Amino acid sequence: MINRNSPATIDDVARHAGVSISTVSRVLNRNVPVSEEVVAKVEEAMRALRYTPRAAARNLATSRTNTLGLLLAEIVGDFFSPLLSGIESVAAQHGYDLLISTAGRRGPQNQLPGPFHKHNADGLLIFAGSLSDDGVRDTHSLGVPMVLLHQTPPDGLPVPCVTIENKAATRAIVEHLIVSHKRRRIVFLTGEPNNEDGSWREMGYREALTHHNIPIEPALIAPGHFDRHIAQTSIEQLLRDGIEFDGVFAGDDEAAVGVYAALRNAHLKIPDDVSVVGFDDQSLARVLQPALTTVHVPIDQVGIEATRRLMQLIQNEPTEVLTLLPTTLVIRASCGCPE
Amino acid sequence: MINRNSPATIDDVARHAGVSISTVSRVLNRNVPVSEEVVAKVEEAMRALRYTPRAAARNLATSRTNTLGLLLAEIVGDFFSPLLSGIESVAAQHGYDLLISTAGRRGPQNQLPGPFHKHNADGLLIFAGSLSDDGVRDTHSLGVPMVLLHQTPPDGLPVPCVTIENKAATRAIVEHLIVSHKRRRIVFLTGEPNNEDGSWREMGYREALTHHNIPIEPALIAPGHFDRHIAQTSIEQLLRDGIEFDGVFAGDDEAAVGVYAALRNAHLKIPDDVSVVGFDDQSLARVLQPALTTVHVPIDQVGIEATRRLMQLIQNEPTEVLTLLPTTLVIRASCGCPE
DNA sequence: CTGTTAGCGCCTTCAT
DNA sequence: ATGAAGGCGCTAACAG
Repeated sequence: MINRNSPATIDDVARHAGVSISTVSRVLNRNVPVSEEVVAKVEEAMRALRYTPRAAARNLATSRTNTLGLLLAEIVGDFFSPLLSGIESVAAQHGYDLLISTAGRRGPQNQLPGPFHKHNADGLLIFAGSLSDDGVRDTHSLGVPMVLLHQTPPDGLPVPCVTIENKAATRAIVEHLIVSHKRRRIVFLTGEPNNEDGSWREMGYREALTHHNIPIEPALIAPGHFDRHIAQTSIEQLLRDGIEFDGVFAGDDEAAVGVYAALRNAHLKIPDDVSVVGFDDQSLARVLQPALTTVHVPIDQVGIEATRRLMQLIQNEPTEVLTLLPTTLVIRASCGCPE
Repeated sequence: MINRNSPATIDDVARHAGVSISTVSRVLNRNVPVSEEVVAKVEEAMRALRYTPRAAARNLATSRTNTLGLLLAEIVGDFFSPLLSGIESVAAQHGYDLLISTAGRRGPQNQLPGPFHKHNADGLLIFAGSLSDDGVRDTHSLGVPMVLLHQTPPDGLPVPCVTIENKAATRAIVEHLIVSHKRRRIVFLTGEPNNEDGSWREMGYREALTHHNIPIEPALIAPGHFDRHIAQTSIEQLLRDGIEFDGVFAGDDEAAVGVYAALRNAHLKIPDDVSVVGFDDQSLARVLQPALTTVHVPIDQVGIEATRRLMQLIQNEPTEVLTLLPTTLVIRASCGCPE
């Protein structure tokens, strides 16, 4: 027998088992009846030759890749692990692999990155901030199944979107500050300019204030960008400017860390002098002292739901256009409630 | 012109541009000189037809996939983002895609998961706890380029390994407790039984004590498993058992969170009553009160170095067998030093 | 510099 | 239930 150094192919297996390659293909795919006896022979041959089918060949023949693409702005933050974990679990469950790529710090791109250019993935998961509206339109017009995460599709493009309930939760947590803790001058730290989550949260904030006849004061709205340093700087600036406030909606938990630092440096007590609340319920929310009152976000569910939608799309099943995952208030101590 | 609904192929482009498919292939790959004029024509045709090469076809033809596989035990924890971020940046830089898969909670597997079964990836990044020694041996014997992260290869298999300096750093931080803060009864919280990082840290702990003539007391060694709840339970148990201690090496920062909680519940002051130190320097180390003294681990560098090694392997260049990344002591307040 | 022609390894009708 | 043969789209010699 000739010892080819390259890995075994379906031909080698067929020869070794004394059958045709079609038969081998059939036991590989189990989609057509094959006699017990032959199956055994073929499997034995596969084992002996350490055979393993070449993905590229099947992909070419079937024009499916069994691969999902995940496109992100960048790989950072506490939310990333649970999100990816959720995505991976559903993908694996359906027999799909996961390809990952980032748009990088250049911001949303108009084009898909090379890896995902059609045919490398059967479907795409697009996270907010990675692909511009033009990019989404373009990709969609190519007929690539895709779902958007934390990002609304442009115009009325029927691209499924999975995101979380931001507005109502923000309104609820801000109203908690107003009603339960008698706060009236509440700072709102924004997300980055084009961040949809941030925009919705700001609407919730405004609604809460308006509903309680508290005027919206522009001076109390400052940048937080979901970043602890930016948040800290903003609070320090407010303090320096002598702007009074008795509550802070930090935008997210990360930013709350910066708020804590700024307040501590100014010898202001949380929650006695200032109530502070976050958003996300990251693992550090429980670690902060006092424990942070925040909004719980089921980020792993976002990944799970988005991937399910994508699978439905790939299988040409109907699916929801908008999936809004519920968020819940988590009362801890930083608002003023007893722990 | 016939309107085929399927995406354009290289043939379509060739016909549209009035050249042969080889020419199209050449402008695609830019490896052979092609006249300016023809390049322009071809590119114009590609644009007009919205052509995008099918990855499967090139893979099959070149028997390379330009894909790297990353195998993890599971997707959790603070260290995951920076690790993946490092990997992705280097991979992208070399034009490689990243395929991700997990072994799941079933622990180290003896087989590669389907996705990575040879030919789906040109190289593999194997993270500790995802593939057993047998699995590593088997995969290596198949000739698949691979590098291990935080895991030593079995026997003397020449599989490159990238990990961090655990022992010396642990010894240094424990000695800091002994020398600078006069601690003598220092608790050591272990990692999971087969965790190599944990084992090295324990050796460092033992060296530190031995070097200062402090007897190793088994009662002071308890499970921490890099988990805040397990760590908390262990400390509570020690307290309940009336075992005295004046210092705690938590194993990692996550576990330190549990230690803080247990101590706080017992009304013990950090660092006055007990010095506490962690390992990893995760973002929450700075958030804890008092700020956690710990060991900084360049986890993104682990990803970067490992991927570089893998690229070298793939290109048949020589590479280091063992890469030990340096860790550094980060003194904050939980050991007793002024902040 | 450009065209022609074999494959790459597998799936999938179509026969049998 | 099994075999034979064409084709998936692209690259890589090989000619010219």
